[in-house]
Amino acid sequence: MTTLTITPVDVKACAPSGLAAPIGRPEAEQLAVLLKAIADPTRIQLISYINASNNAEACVCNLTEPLALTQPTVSHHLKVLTDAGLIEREKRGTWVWYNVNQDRWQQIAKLLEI
Amino acid sequence: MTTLTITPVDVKACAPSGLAAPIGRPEAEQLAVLLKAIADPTRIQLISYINASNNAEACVCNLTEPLALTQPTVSHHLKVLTDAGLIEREKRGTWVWYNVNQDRWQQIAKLLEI
DNA sequence: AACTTACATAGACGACTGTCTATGTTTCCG
DNA sequence: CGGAAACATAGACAGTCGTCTATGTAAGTT
Repeated sequence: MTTLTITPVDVKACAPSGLAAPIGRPEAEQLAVLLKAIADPTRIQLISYINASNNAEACVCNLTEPLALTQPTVSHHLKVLTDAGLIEREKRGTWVWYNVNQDRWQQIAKLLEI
Repeated sequence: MTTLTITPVDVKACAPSGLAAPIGRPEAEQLAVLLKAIADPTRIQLISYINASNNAEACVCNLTEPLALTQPTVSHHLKVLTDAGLIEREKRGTWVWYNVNQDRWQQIAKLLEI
């Protein structure tokens, strides 16, 4: 296995003028990777649940039950979000806590303003 | 064929408190439909090219060449964006002109701010 | 009316994605 | 040390998606 991971996309670099100026293919692909990570109902719910938790952080075991999904499925989605830099992972003992990377969301929101 | 089309998703209705409060499954699915429409490199480029055109509008024949895609493929993507309410279609003679629905993008950008 | 141009629709096909079960890894505790 | 708890990884499978070719439709032109 090759652990190809992954300098998360630099949001600003891939569309310095937002969506108002022509965007090249590589930049568009990077942006799409980021937006694809958000564009899933389960992951949208995950984000909202993490944000709504105490201290705006949650561990996997707190997320499986409200979403009615298996633990591996939740772990998979959290990995997608982590690889995209949209959430952050912190291991404390046996638990792993996830919290939302607010800056990243601000950058993306800014970009979509056109 | 059933022309099931499509009251575009009401952005504000599906996440009135943004991503800071728990989002239910149906709302998350509606949001995902919207974001999936954006989360494709070709469609991101299309949006940027339309915005960068004269009067911020473009017809299909102006978009196939810079994207190096066939006309049906471009038409397909424009349909996806139109169904999501992200661009608007106006037929003038033989040409069809597309322009970006700025309000929609503002709403979505606002929503992602968390 | 016939032809051309601009666009849409239909159908096919390979690639990707979301979910599951099964299993591995790490950490804590008795 | 041995067991349990929390999480990750691997592999499988059905469904979705992006692209193409082929064809249909509508509007303008001669």
